[in-house]
Amino acid sequence: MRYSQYFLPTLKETPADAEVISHQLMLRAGMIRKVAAGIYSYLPFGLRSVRKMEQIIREEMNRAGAIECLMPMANPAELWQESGRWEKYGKELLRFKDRKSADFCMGPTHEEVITDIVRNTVNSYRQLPLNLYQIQTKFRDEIRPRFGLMRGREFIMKDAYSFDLDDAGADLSYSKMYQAYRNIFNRCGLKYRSVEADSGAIGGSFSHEFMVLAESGEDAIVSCDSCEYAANVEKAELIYHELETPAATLELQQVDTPGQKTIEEVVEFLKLSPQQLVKTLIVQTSADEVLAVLLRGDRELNVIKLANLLDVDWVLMAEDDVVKQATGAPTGFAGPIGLKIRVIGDAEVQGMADFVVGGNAADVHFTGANQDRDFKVSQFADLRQAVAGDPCPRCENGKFESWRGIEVGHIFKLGVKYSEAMNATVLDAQGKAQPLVMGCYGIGAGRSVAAAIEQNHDENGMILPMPLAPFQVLVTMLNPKDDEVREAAETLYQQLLALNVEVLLDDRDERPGIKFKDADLIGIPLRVTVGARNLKEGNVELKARNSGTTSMVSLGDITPQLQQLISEALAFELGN
RNA sequence: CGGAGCGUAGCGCAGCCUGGUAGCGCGCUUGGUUUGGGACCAAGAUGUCGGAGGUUCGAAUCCUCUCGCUCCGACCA
Repeated sequence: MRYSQYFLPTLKETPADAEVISHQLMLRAGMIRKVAAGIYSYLPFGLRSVRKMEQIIREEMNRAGAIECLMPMANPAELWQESGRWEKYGKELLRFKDRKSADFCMGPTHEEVITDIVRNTVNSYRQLPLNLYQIQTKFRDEIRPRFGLMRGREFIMKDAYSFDLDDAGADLSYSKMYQAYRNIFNRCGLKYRSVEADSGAIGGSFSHEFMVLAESGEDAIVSCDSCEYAANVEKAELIYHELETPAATLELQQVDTPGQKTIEEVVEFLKLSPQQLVKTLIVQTSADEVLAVLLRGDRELNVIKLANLLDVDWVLMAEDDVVKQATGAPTGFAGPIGLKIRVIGDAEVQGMADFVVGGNAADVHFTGANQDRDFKVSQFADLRQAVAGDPCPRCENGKFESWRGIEVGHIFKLGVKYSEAMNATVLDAQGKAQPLVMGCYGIGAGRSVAAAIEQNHDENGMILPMPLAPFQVLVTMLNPKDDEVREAAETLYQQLLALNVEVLLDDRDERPGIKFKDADLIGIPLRVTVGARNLKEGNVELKARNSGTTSMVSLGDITPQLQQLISEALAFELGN
């Protein structure tokens, strides 16, 4: 491709509404342009990267035995009503009517459509296992789209669905996908972790997320420093010990704490540490219960653990008026003493004595509070968010390390949730109808590219890993008006094209500075500079974008050297 | 949906408080000089000041409504 003929509109300045680096660089490097909030056009340069991601996904999915298909974006309401998600999915589901006023939605995911296909075509266990996937544009009307391609409303995703006769088969399908995902992200050259995750609204029994490690990631994850355990903090288990409650040594004493609502304020006011406080959170559940949860002052509640414990769909922090009604005090002064509602404690609280709690009245706290003596807790459980330093639940000596991650892939074992709702069954060997056991597996293609940039950039621009780079080599023709320079660069360009090297020739009539700045910005892995100065010695300059190392290479050696570097950068080993 | 902020040329911004008919830098066009890290000189083009309504002799500026965008939170494969 000749730059002069290409469409690569770079920006010198960072657009004001881009916050994270990948969004800024993708705009500046002419990869994407915004059309509306969370909705982007892919310009040619960006599309090349996304297509590469898709191709890697496709190859590894195919290798794992999955079969590509393509489902429609427009989904009729009936399928969604049948699964129950027409109601459940809420406003995130973009709905519209056709000319006959029939209800439709834009597919945010395709369990319904694929299950409909399979139930109508697969009747026998002999046709299993089956894994169908597509790479397609999804639409989710996110409450708050942000960060460019990181959280868009419309985005390109690979979604795969596996169908098996039984649990064992489904587990095998799942593990094949797990391995395929490892292959995919290994091939992309990304630093990532696969972590145990909560299965959330999609449902199902277990799931893993694939997290690209980056400071800007929206998810917090923990991993053990000595074994393989890694999990989203939403999911991360903590070892649950029955702790012996120490004997009380202090009398319960009421203290005035005027205006001291937050833990920080109370700690400061009473000259204590947060570990000597027990905070009382008032929560509401989808089952319409209001209850109190006790946590050590410096801990965070994990609402997913609580929802799972209570077996409810969701748990929310109670509104101020609900808190007032439950405790008789404004928010900030809740405490367990004298509460009429159910009180549940985080496991850690069981091992505490002589602590500070809210007084259930404005501007009042209690010191020297003790469980059993002053109030009763109906149940203890693992309810808090894991943090760095917590002991690993799976091994003896491990401690958690914490990371930020960008969720680029998520795999779920769904079980029979959709097949039962939509009556998708096959006959087993005994001639008995069995609901299909399903799995579903997603990868965000655009988000993966954004995550790669998030992880690989410097102050001058992006540093794309070779497998995702739009072009492999940039040949910079320094002065197109110099016949020798032009001819040498043209010859090299033609040679590389003939060898199927993906090469961009910067033949623009621009000053060198502009060409170098653009080269750094767009981050093509290998840059060959053809200029009069080095050409006198029969040399060109080779610069690696990632390391910044430069070397002089003779015209005769440059092509094989480039080929060598490219094949090294694309080499991958299938995981074990 | 709660909180905050922003909409003025393709991009980045000033002007608004104190109303008087729109400006700066980059980019773009033309000519010339330059050419190994975002050149220089000269001459140009580009705006329904997000939209609607109101106040006023007069509105980018003041008021009301509305739309869009960004950030924080809640939410979320």
